[in-house]
Amino acid sequence: MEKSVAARTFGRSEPLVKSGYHHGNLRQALVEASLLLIAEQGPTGFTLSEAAKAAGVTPAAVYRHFGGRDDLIAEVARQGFDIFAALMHYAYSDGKPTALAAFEATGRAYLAFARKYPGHYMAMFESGLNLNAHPDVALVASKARQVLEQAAEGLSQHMPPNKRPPATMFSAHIWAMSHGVVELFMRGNGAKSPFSPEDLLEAGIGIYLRGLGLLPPDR
Amino acid sequence: MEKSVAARTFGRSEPLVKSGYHHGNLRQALVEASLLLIAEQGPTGFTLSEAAKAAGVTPAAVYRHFGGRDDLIAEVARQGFDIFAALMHYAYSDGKPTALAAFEATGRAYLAFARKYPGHYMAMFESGLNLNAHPDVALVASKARQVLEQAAEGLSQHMPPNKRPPATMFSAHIWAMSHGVVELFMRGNGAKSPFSPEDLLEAGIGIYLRGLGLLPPDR
DNA sequence: TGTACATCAGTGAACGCGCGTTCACTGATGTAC
DNA sequence: TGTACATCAGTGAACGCGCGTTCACTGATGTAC
Repeated sequence: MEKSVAARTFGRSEPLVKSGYHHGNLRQALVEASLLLIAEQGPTGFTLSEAAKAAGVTPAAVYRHFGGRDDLIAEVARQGFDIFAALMHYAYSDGKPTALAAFEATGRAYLAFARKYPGHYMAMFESGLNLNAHPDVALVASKARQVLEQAAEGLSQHMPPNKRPPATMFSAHIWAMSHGVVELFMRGNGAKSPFSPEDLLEAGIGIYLRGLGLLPPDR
Repeated sequence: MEKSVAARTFGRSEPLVKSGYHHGNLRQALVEASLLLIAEQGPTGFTLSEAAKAAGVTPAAVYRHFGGRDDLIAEVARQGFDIFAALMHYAYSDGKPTALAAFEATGRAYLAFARKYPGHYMAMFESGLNLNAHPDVALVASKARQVLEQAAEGLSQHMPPNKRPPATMFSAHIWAMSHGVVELFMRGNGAKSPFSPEDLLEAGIGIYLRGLGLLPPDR
């Protein structure tokens, strides 16, 4: 049941294609092959067979590690939410001159994540994955969401209590704007903008925070 | 080449399924069948064959009217952008007590469109349609975008010229937030929010506009 | 240390399926005479 | 008004394809003795 350390180490260093009859780390290799395929062709174009082929393995072998195609995508998304949550957490707690700066860093981190982990991002948000059918993914996803809401909560302390909107609400606003910027202006569809997604989002968040009274009305 | 008025009228009143050997209005019937299928199963699940079947016709008949599956989706999207632009235009010019109110109405209209025309919306924004491959769709899409930018331009007049952000920019902000709200909080994925998408977006736009100095800092 | 054995991650062949697309055709419709 | 004909929107059979999934199997690996 327990693999030897050597076996695991060997598996780690053999990222995508197997060497002998046994692969050593096929499960993760399949996840990584899927990532590349999804990033290239979108979650629609992704197929179990291609992922298996890219990992140097027969399609049937996939079923030793996953329940099927859906399960494989779900695992990609799960790992994505995990990375996402960690990245957000890091961006928030590390950019800590002020709660405000930390919050802005969180917004930038969102875009950075979408750029750096396109396969994960697509599996998470564009694959039509039903979170209810994959409770383990839903769990990690809500953990990620909590990081965002915690950041919003921290920021909320700096507002006069009587006109504080709920933290969940403006966390949702920032999330929505970030996601919208990614979908509309960072994808390869024809919709062009004269601004980079990063500049666009930063300006947008700035204006929004000013609206909350957290930034001075003039610069 | 020119159909009789009677034939066209008959075709109009016979929306989805043909009566005789000739359909009369198969082209539009296919578009409408596709709309239902896309709304139900997402753009991924949509197939040319099912659309043909729903219209009461052999798959091969589709090729009398469209170049293929892609062309059919593109036409759905094109009609969507057309409706979208009209709706936005109407919302803007009709909600005209003030430029501000008109702009807010535009935001609400965005959500209303996504709710009322889910098949169109999905074909437009979630089908992975490449606008560059369909110049006619790109044209209507940019027309729709211009409506949004025109609304932003009108609003821009009410700001002191020295600290006016470009209209294209805050049009993009509102569009992004609207789109993000639709994708994250109006779809059947597990992500729940304690607020309705409509309330969420209205509050978000309000805060944003306050940040622009277009609303008083306090309510 | 060497041998027998259990484990189980892989193979490879096969399946049924529905897809998009093509092709020669057919039959309803409108028009010319 | 009636008939011959051109048009062209539909049929239906067929295709090749790649998909996800299953199954009995095989062979590499680690372990017990």
